[in-house]
Amino acid sequence: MNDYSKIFTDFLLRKEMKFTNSRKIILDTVFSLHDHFDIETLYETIKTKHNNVSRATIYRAIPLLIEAGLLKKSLRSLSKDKYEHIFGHPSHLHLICDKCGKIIEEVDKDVENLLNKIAIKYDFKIKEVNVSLRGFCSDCVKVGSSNV
Amino acid sequence: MNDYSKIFTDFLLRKEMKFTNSRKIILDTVFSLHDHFDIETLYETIKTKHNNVSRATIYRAIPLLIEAGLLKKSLRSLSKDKYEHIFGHPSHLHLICDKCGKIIEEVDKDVENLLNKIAIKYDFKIKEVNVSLRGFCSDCVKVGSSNV
DNA sequence: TTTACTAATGAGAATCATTTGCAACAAGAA
DNA sequence: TTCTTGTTGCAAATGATTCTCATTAGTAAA
Repeated sequence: MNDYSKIFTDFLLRKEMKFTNSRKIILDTVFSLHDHFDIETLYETIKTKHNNVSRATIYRAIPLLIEAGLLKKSLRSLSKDKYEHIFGHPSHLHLICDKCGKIIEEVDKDVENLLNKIAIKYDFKIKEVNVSLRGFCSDCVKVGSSNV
Repeated sequence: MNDYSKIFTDFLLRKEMKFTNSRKIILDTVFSLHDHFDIETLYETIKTKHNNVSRATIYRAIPLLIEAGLLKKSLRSLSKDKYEHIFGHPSHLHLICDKCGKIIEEVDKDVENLLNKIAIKYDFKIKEVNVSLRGFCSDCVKVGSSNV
């Protein structure tokens, strides 16, 4: 059993929940997707592999994966929440191009440290950090961004 | 005419759009709300003052206010976008309590500078910055956050 | 000021992601 | 096997946001 399966089964055990086949399929598929994905993509990917898991079950599994520390709601684009799995991924911030949709990831320990300090100042327990810069990427800014 | 009305009328003029009564009411109400607000709150606030502006008109005005640089979509909580007007407000980050919904604001120039540097590194033109820490505030962390 | 043109509005229907209710199901305990 | 309880799939419900379209209201010209 791989690392993330172990984390998830332990988590479920603690919650007295079952590591069902549907949950296994969802977990494996989540970790097979290496980009930010939305629920519909996850659903379609599962369906393509001849598995059958309903959307409802997926929607119900997502909060579990998040609570288990395996998944993160990373950003929202085009009215959809996008997720990404966490697997030794360092936390990172996103530069999101509003024109072409490109997403650039950047790891910056300094930002991270500063944010942690702020949390400590307020006695705030961080569960999730989201940093995103929206605007135009180098390609799109050339084209002209005056009246989007 | 106050500052924000001037900015908005200039903006509308440039776009060859009209400074109608509905838009005036929306603008004034947006600037009367000094917290983060969602569309429903804005709608109810307008209705309470015996004005009548439909939800559709509000939804149509919001992107204009944003484009005019007067309003910012600042965060998303409980599946609703929350907005805040910009009126000499320095940019700031949010600490959002997932338990009680409290929102703490913090201004931090160091974070801001670091993010600007990252944008420069990628030749990225920032239109909007969003930094939010989600978790539990000092009050809620005491109560126990193990199984939310 | 009246006319005429067009953008803007209001009301409700439509959309679309997400959630929920419920009957059928499955896995483990007794 | 039978009982218990959590899980699932389906379809209906929800809720924020967008769209349609008939009507209204600014505004420029007459």
